[in-house]
Formats: sequence, C-alpha cells, structure tokens
Amino acid sequence: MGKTVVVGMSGGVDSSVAAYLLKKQGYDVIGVTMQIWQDEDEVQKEENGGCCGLSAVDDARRVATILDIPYYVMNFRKEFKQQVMDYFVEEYLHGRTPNPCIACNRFVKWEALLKRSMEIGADYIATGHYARIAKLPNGRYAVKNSITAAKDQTYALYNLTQEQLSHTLMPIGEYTKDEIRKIAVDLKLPVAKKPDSQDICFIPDGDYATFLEKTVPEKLPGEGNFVNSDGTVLGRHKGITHYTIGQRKGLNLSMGHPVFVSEIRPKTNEVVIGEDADIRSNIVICDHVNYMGMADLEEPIKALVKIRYGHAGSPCLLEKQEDGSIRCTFDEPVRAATPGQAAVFYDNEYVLGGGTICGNSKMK
RNA sequence: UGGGCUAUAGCCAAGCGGUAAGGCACAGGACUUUGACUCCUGCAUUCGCUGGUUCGAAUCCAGCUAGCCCAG
Repeated sequence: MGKTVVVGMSGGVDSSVAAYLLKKQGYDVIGVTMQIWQDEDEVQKEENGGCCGLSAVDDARRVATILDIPYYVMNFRKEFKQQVMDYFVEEYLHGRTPNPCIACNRFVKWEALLKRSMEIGADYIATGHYARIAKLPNGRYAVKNSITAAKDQTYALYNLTQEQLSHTLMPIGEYTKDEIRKIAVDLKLPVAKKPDSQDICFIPDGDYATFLEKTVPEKLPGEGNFVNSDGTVLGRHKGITHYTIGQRKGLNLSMGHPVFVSEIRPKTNEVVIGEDADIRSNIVICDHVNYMGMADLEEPIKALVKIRYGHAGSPCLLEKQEDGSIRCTFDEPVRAATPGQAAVFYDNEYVLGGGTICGNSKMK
C-alpha cells in the first residue's frame, strides 16, 4: 500500500503541479486548501491571489478534479490569526519588521496542517515550495536549495522542525519555474498562467500600514520625530509602524542626497535617519534559533548567511553566545540587518538553521 | 531710514543675451510568496512682479515687492 500525502493546494501553479508529480510518483494524494484569512462572504475578489489566495478554493478544486484526487478544504483561520496576523501586528508595534511567511510556514502550513493531516491518516504533507529536503550524514533533516537559483524559497523555511521535515515532501524543488509552468500547460491545468504570488497574502493591496490602522487603531503610537544620530530633529514621521530599517522612500525628507532609516526607537517614538554607511553592519545578533542541518553550534563555524529573502548570502562567522543567541560576524558589512527579519545560515546548499535578528553592531 | 546683497519646481541648485542642467523629495512602473533595497519612466512653455532695450531676455535696464547683511 502506497504512502499517503496531503498536498497543501493554494490554487497556484506550483502546488497544483506538486500534487500531480506526487501522484505520478505513486503516492496516494489528497488535496487540501487551507482557509486562513479570507472571509467566507468575501471570496469574490480575485486578482493577485497571494500564496494563500482568494480564488484558492475554486482553482484548487478544479485542479483536484482534473488530477482525480480527493480534495478538502480545512479551516485554519484561528491558527493563522494567532500565529501570523497577531504576531505581525505585535512586531510592528514594537518597532520590528516581521516576516509573516516564515511564521505561517512554521506554525500554520506545517504545524497545524501536518497535525490534522496525520489525524486523517496521512504519512506526509507536501507543498509547492521551490526547495528540497535532504537527510544529512549526521542524521538530521535539512532544507536544501532548489535546483534553480532564480527561484529559491529555502529562506522562508528555515524555521521548520526535524519532526516536520521528516514528514514533508517538496517535489517542486527539482524543477525550474519554467518547467513547472510547462507541465501545468501540458496538463491543461486552468491555473497554468496564473501569476506568481506576491505581497502579504492577508494584505492584498500591499498597504500594510493601512491594515494596521484598521486592525489596531487604538494601539498605534502616532506621529513622532525623525532625528539624526546627533538627536537633531529633521522632521515628523507618521508613526514607527510605517518604517523599517534601510527604508528610503516615503520619508519625505529632502536632504539633497538619499537618506535611510537607520534605527527605530519605540520607547521614544523616534525614527533615526542616517547615511548609507550608517545602515551597514558587520555584526548581527539573532535569537530564537532553530537548528536544522546542525544539531547545535558548539564551536564557531564559517557559514553563508542570508539576512532577507532574496539575499544572495554573505560569508560570516557564527558564534553561539551564553544566552543561546548567535553572533554573526560578516567578512563584509551587510546592508540593513533588520530586527524581526530572519538570519538564515547555509552550508552551501543546505540550511543549517537560522534565527530572528534582534540587533546589529550599530545598536547597543 | 540710508547702503549693499539675493530672489529659478516641494527643497537645494546650475545658468552670465540664443530659446530652463543636476541632486533630493514626490508619482507611476519593473523586480519580489515578508518589510525593504535597486532599476526604469515622469516631474518648471517657465525663471518674485510690472514695464523697457533687443531679431531674441532667467540672463541687460528701470520701478515695485520680499528676504538677508551692514550702518544707525
């Protein structure tokens, strides 16, 4: 009897083809779409479909029918609200910049979906991520990069646990985006031409600041001062939730040359403005570390570290500190290491682990 | 009140008689399963105002207005 796998189907091309590939490989495939943020009575808006998009259910169901696999819709709104949306809001209120996709992957797409999938008798869950999973010689599971450098989603997956990885399949990682689209076209899947997802799925218009204003108007800190490193007031800002480290646009400060947000101070409600040089740092500290390809960090090691999605990665030395956090000392300064974002450690193509950036050499 | 200086887009700023550089900001687009960064495109029929000289003025002249500086 074949193994059973639940495929999280977003209604997009990638997860649709993932379901097809797994079926072709002999698995008993069950398609599941996770309802996470959209309201039932609000299912009509369609256009940009995030990874967990709006037309998700309709499209996924049609694909499931074509592939002739069982299909269910599961409700994860509660988990998504708590683990992703609430976290997202809280981070901004504390002057940090969250990455909701990472939280969603860890706690919703994997934790919650895996649990429920196991309950209905599945052996694995699978998604349409451009990444692979490997079991290393040391016995640990690690996310491995996609074969196509142009589309690599390992960064957003660093926070998965060994337990989760051991029950996960990622068939898409063996293909390029073009190949996936071609497969979809050949299968005549209705989602073959669907554009890639982008933006935060629960904020389709990308205007997260307005989202915060609607969600927690009473908690927003309000206007404050832009200051430079001397403390000189340069102007007024719209509230710290509107900014992130390294940001240039939207400051409305005409200094004659580009300036960037170099620090956010929630306590004084100040946004510090600096030069390009001011947002480069050699040392980045991260906590809430998740060990993946390595079980722990006993001795300092060299690694490639990405400090944001799409970052090529920079060489640095990783050292574990007494409190369990990890200090990354980069060979060359990195730009705009931002608290709340993730630092993900790589050994060539494998993810060794990662953590949440909590500070850099420009901060005390 | 005398004397001097300066007035060019939201900000800074070239221009010096031949038909308005550039930077910043801003807007739109590209890129992107987070926020950013980056890249591309756009952005003064007009030079404080009113007249004059000239084939032709932001550029020269006069007056007016405003701001700055020095005298008092």
